[in-house]
Amino acid sequence: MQTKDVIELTGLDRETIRFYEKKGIISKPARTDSGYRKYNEETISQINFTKMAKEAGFTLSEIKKLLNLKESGVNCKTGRDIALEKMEEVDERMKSLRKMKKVLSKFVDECEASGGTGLKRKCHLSFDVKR
Amino acid sequence: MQTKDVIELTGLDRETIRFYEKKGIISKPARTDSGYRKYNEETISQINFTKMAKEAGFTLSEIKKLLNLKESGVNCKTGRDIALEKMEEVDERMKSLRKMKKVLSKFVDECEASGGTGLKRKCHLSFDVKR
DNA sequence: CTTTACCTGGTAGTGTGGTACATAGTTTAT
DNA sequence: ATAAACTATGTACCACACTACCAGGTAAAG
Repeated sequence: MQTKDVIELTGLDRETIRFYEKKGIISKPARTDSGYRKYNEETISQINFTKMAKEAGFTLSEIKKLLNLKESGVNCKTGRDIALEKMEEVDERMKSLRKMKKVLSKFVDECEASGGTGLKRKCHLSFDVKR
Repeated sequence: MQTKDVIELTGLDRETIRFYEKKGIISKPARTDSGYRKYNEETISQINFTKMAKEAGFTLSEIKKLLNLKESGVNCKTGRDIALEKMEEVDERMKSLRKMKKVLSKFVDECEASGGTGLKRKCHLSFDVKR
């Protein structure tokens, strides 16, 4: 599998794939005699994980650390603990999102209430964060 | 209310508060005769909203746009639509987080299964993203 | 009345996550 | 054989979100 196949399978562009290689997100691929990169399925799996974790709000260095649990000789307890820690972060982020949704939903409701059809009046609303 | 009170109430540092002012996240405060900034409760509310939205993964320019719905003469329909659009983004992000949690939880399970007590064996696990 | 805490504007630097060339070599299709 | 498509390395540049530092002015406490 060469670069163009990885581009096709992941939707990432050439430069980003190289950037991820430099950052250690994806493992260094084997090379052909002429120096072309030869990727395997593992790369695709690493990139897919990275995309998901990015969407979930994790940074590349956090992602690298998680991907490395699999490679480096980390013992199971450590690996498990890091994963559990990340799961707590996921929960925290979900809490923020639920709060955010509530505030937005309140805004929409008030908007509809104050505007009747919502077409004529201006908005005089606030995004208050309850404590 | 002066800068130090805002620092105390929000946990932001002086430079960040000034940065947010320059970016238009918080409205320009009134000034004393000597040029000191005089803040009010609105600033605190804007900063609290910003903190929440940042935790939820929104960028400062998105946050600015949302805060501006309240100020600028945007009509209700437009405001409501922008808020609804953001709510969809919130849902998307929650979906990613749930997926992420599932992958991590699978990792933890496999870790515990393969390691017995989880103390002796190494991890040979993967973060596969199911499609 | 001076020390300490606080404030001003301005500029420069940092880290993250890419993105865009420039220049050159390789493979494939016609 | 030659053009198109692909690949290589390296460097520079970008936006975002701060963060640090400077040289000084102001205000409150002892």
